[in-house]
Amino acid sequence: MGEKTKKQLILEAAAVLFRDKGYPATSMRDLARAVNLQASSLYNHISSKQDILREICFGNARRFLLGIDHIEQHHRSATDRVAALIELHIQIATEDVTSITAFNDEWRHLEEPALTRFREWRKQYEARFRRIIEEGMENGEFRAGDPQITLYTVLSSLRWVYDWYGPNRRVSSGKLSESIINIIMGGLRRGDAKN
Amino acid sequence: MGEKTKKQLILEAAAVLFRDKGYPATSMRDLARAVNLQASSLYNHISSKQDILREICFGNARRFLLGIDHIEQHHRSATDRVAALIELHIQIATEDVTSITAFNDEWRHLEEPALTRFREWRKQYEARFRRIIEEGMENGEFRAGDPQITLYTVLSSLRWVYDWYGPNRRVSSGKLSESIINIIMGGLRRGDAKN
DNA sequence: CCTACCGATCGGTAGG
DNA sequence: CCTACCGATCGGTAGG
Repeated sequence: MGEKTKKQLILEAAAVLFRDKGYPATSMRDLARAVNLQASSLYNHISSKQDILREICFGNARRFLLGIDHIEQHHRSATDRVAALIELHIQIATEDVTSITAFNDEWRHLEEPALTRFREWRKQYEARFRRIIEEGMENGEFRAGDPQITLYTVLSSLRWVYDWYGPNRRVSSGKLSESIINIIMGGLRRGDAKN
Repeated sequence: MGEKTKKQLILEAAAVLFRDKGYPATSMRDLARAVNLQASSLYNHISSKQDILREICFGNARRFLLGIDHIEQHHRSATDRVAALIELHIQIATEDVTSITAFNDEWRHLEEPALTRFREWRKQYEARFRRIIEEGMENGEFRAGDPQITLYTVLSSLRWVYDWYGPNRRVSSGKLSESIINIIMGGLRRGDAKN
C-alpha cells in the first residue's frame, strides 16, 4: 500500500503539470523532480507517460458517467435534471480542479485505442444530456430551439469553472452552482422585459 | 511580395498544426513538411517557433479589441452591446476557425514578455465586457447577479463554437448567432414558466 | 530506487 | 532555399 500511495502522488503531480504546461511539454524529468525521484524510477509505478494521461482521463470520464446515471435515476423533470447536471459539473470541478482541467484539455493527446474509447464515452454522455434537453423542449419546460446548439452552449458555459476555480475560491461551490443555474435557466434578461 | 505570401502560408499551416496537436507537440519539421520546405528554410520567413505563436495570438487579440471598440461606439443599450459581442465572437470564430482555436488554447505557451502583454490585453477586454454587464444590471435590463460569474459563463458559453464550427457547417453563422443570443439572453426556461 | 545510457528528435545555426 | 550539423533534451531500458 506504500506503492499505491506513491502512484497516487505521481498521478496528482502529473495532473498539476499537465494543467500548467500541457501533456507534451511536461517531461518525465519534470514529473520526477515534482515527486523527488529519478526519471527512471517513475517506471516502477507507472508503465509510461501515456499511461498516466489515460488514468486521469478515464478516471474523470467515469465520474461524469456515474454522475449522470445517478441523476437519471433520482430526478424526473428536465429542469431538475439539467440543474443537477450543472451541479455535477461544478462539484466535480471544485473538488478536484487540477485533474479535471487535464481531463478537459489534454485528452486529445491520448493514443489509440484509448482515444477512440474516450471519444465513445464522451459521445454517450453528450447524447444522454441532449436527450434530457430534447425532453424539456418537447414537454414545454424549455423554449423550443436546436437541441445540439443548446447542449454545447450549456456544456461550454460550465467549462470556465475548471480554469478559474482554485485560485479564486472567494465563492462557495453551492453559491456558484446557484448563480450559474440561474443564468442558464433564466438568461441574462430580466423576466419582465419584452420577449 | 512573394515573401509575404509564403510567410502567410506558414502561419496558416502552423495554426492548423497547433490546433490539431498543440504548440509543444508541433515540430518545425512537421510545419516544414506542411509547406514543402526544409525545416531550416522556415527561418528565412520567421525568426522562431515562438514568433509564429506570437503572431497568431496577437493578431487575434487585435481582432477582439477592434471589435469591442466598434461595438461600444455603435451600440448603446447593454442588451444590444452583449448581442453584438456574441455576434463578434461567432463571426471571428466562423471566418477563421483554426487560427482562433490556436489563439484560445495555445496562448499559455507564449514566453515572456509576450505572455504578460497578452494577459494584459485579455484583462482589458474582459473588464470592458464586464462593465457592459454591470451597466445592464444597474439599469434593469439584466437581472441582478454576480457580474464576474455572469461574464465568465457568457464568454465560456461561446467557446465551443471554436472547436466545433468547421467540420459542422450545417448551420449558417447568422442562424448560429441568433440561436445563441436567444439562449444566453432568455435562458432555457420558457418565458411563462414559474420564476 | 539508483547510475548509466540508448536512439530519436528537438529548435536552431553555419555556410553557401 | 538547401545540406550538414550542433548541443540539448526527450521517453524509456538495462542492470543491479
